[in-house]
Amino acid sequence: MTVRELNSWTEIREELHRRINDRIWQPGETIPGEADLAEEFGCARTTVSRALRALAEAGLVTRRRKAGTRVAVNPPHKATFTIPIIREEVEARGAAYSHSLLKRVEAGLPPQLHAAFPVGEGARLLFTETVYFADDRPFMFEERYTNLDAVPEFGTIAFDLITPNEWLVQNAPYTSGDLTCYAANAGERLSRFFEVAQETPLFVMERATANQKVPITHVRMSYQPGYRLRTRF
Amino acid sequence: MTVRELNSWTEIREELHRRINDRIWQPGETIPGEADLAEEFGCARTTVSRALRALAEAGLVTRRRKAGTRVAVNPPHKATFTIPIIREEVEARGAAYSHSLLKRVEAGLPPQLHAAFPVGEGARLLFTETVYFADDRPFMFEERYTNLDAVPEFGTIAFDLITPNEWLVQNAPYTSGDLTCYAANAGERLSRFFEVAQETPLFVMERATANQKVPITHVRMSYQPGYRLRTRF
DNA sequence: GATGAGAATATGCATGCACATAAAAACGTG
DNA sequence: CACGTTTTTATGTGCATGCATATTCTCATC
Repeated sequence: MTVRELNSWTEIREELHRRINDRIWQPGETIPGEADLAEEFGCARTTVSRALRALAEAGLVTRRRKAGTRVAVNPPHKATFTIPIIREEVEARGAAYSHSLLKRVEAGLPPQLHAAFPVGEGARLLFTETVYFADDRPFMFEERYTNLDAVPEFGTIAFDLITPNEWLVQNAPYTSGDLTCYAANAGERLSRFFEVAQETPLFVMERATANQKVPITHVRMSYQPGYRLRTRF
Repeated sequence: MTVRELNSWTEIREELHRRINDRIWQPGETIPGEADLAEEFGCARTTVSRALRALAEAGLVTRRRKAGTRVAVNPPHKATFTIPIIREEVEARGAAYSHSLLKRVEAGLPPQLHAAFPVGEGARLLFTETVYFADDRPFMFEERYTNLDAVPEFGTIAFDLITPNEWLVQNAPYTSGDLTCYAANAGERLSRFFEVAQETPLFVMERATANQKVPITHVRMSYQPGYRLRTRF
């Protein structure tokens, strides 16, 4: 067998990927060490390492010092969703995008959000309610609590041209967050917005962000009936 | 100012991350070149490169040859969900896991799935219906079409000890897939399973997998009322 | 002034080497 | 045999260097 020399790390990654996929190396099995593979492929150990690291990041193999590299027992059960940017999403559907601020008031945090959005007792919060339209039909309904102690300037913005979300994205960096998806009935309020029955199921996303443990904002986004969040992997 | 020498790529990554976060480098702005940063930090260019690559993978910066590295205009609107493994999820809640195969029949593909699961006209498909229990209460309801032309052996399995999902995970590698989440009402059938009203909103995930363009399986998973899919980032 | 060839340059990739680190394996001691 | 300690070893990381490649920039030419 002619061993074509594989010297680019992507080629090596592909070859290793193939071997895993074709069950040449069984799940759970330890694969040859970096040095062995480097010798086989006729390249430097660093290059093999690069390929293995990529596979490890993709979740196809697990690596441990001394123990070696082994094929992951179950393929990567991960999926990366691109959190949709409403404006882009609406325009991608060929619809005209617009938004409207319905409410803007300093308010306390509802008790049920304390766990997801741990602001202190005396925190100043701005509550905003925004509807996003696609061709004048409601597309998404957003209820947001924003920590004015963390982003004071947020309280001074008009939100007629820019949305609360866009302002925060551009002005309030965050280091960590939390995203939850679930299904809920439209209920009394949203059923009127979307002009559907109260029992209509809606796809809801809740997102909390924080900058170095300082809570920034918590938002609940209720999407129009029939909305689907989709990703390829 | 004492410039502490940062010589581990993680430290450099953190420092760069901080500068981006603190708006020392504005979004859209080009940051100093690798060589300059290497000199500043007193390390090799490779090490800076490693840190920058990590940031680029995280979506915080975008890099182009010659053009240089610049701070991403909008922070990474990505979230990685770990696709739950039912057994683990149930056991993590301290409940007893079990499952039951309800149905197993060769069947044609419903027309509405043709787009999501492009098997040819004469493909042999096995339809399976499985309920997963947490402490004897239904936790998830699974309807699955599996391409027997791609995984013939699948047709010979009993699925009393192992679930269709687990068997496929262990025996049918895939290279690409598609995941969709949405909300749906329980409807007539599922309302009886979950012992709730037909109008109860359920969280539903649909997943299609393929191995090198060969469709493997399509599955619809309807979760128990109140289920939430959650991720940190 | 427009245009295209070529130079300049920043990032990307590969290599060889040295050392750090974690974890398994071997060993020694009670 | 049970235990803690040392050795071994595979991966992890850092560095210096050279070349590859994609763009941008410059400049000569028309």
